[in-house]
Amino acid sequence: MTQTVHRISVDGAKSHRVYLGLRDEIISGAYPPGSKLPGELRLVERYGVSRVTVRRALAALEEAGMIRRTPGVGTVVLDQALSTTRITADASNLLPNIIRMGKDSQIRLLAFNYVPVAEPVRELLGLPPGARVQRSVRLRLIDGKPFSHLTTHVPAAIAQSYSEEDLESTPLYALLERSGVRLDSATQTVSATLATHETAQALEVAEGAPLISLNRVVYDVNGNGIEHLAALYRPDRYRLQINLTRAGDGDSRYWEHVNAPPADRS
Amino acid sequence: MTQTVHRISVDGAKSHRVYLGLRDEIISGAYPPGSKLPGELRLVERYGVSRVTVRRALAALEEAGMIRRTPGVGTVVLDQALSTTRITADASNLLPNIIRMGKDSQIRLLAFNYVPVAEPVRELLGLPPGARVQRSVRLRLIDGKPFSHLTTHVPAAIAQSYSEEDLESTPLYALLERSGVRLDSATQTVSATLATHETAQALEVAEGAPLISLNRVVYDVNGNGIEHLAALYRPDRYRLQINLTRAGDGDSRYWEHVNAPPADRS
DNA sequence: GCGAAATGTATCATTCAAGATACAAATTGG
DNA sequence: CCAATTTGTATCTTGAATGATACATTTCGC
Repeated sequence: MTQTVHRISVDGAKSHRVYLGLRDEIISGAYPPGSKLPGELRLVERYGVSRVTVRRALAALEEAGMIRRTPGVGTVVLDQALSTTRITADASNLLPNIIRMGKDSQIRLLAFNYVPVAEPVRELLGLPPGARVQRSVRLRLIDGKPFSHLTTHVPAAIAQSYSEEDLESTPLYALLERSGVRLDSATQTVSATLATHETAQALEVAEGAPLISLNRVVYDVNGNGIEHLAALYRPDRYRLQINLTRAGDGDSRYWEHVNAPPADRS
Repeated sequence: MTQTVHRISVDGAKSHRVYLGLRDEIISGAYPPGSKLPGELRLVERYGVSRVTVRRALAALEEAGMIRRTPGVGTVVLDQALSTTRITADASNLLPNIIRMGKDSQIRLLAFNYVPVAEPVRELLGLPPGARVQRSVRLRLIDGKPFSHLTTHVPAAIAQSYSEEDLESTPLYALLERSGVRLDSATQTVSATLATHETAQALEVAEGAPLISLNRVVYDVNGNGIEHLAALYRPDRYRLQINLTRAGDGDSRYWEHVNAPPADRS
């Protein structure tokens, strides 16, 4: 038999979903460290899959160092299960904080080039058809572990002010403001997608794993589009936090954003 | 070292991902209505799958009424591709607005019962071990189409103030404030997961489809936990929007939330 | 009208996750 | 020690998804 190994990827499968499901539950605290997971037969019922499949999922969790399985006893959640650093960022101060907080924050520039602008980005940035933009794809790592995949588009004229090297060391917003751009407002949209072949590889997850998808458009004081960002985050290493207060009175009560959140726990 | 290699069996796997990928691109505007998608052979390259698989994805898109395929011509994005209502909600005024905006908003109560509180919820709400909570699972539909799946936990004592019927017709926060609870603050966390068997069925998506996951804990003025919400949203029918302004001056510049966003489009 | 390019159709082989089943081995509690 | 419960191991079957290949059909531009 030929060692067929060129494309070994943990494809999403039922077992993979059971794996992700259990991992989610452990991470989110449903099964705190030290507690026992339900028996394999219980899991068979709960997930509606065969025992073989459940065992595959458990094997993956074991290999990931999150559980210990003992014959005759059961499956126990280990302490280190939660040890994986998970960044909790407030929706407002995304990028700057991360850099500061990261013990070992690192940026890897995957692509840097000038291309004609694609339609949706063009419209959002308010550029004329055929305009050129500077496109960059960056990967953010902490302690060598990738957690975000950023694709940015900046109008060519503005992108002139910084070089490829600048981008590898300095936050984009700092670069922009340094060169006189006066940022004013931004709109973000948060959603969810699946990892494609490429993004999966970059972020070191399985193809088809869930990712947080964040799109942002930044405008300057004149209303010109300055940056279009399409970010993908690993949900197990990143979470977006939003703090709210109840405001208003009488009939019109609503939730108001809290801008300076207390530092996060966990 | 055994590299776990999994495969898929539900719903088409690779083809389903190609389908979701293309649909995402269409919805997000990469291929505006009227434009042509890349040829099947191009897609084969881009996604690294066989033509059979690409065609399966295209067939699904066609059945969904998003594209028209013509022999000899190619594949065109139809106008109605974007017609599916997609709700854009600001992070602050989530629930109230949706109800108001929905032409045909509907709530389906899937479960309503009292259970002993589970660990992670217990801790977040600050309840003593063994406390009982009222658990409800609701499905939100607009025009008969499900778009969110809400699981809430409310301390039993507080939940006394409203009935099962109340919950089917009135927003939870209105019920709570009506009965004298003084809501004060909330913390939300946004992430991404995959649809499980149950949630997939309720939201009418394929098992393993990506979902936006939002967790919220609401506290009253005394700091007591009032509600724990675990919400799942279909990313194709829902998006979370956050508006920011650049504030501060000199060295300390940061993004600040805008609280009253202009009404949404699309 | 011809050829390039696109989608449509058909068939076959391969791979491997998933399920079913049976039994072994380890632990715990009474 | 025994019975119940739990995880570990092994084997076989099967079905779905994927990929490879070949050829047909339609459209469009030259």
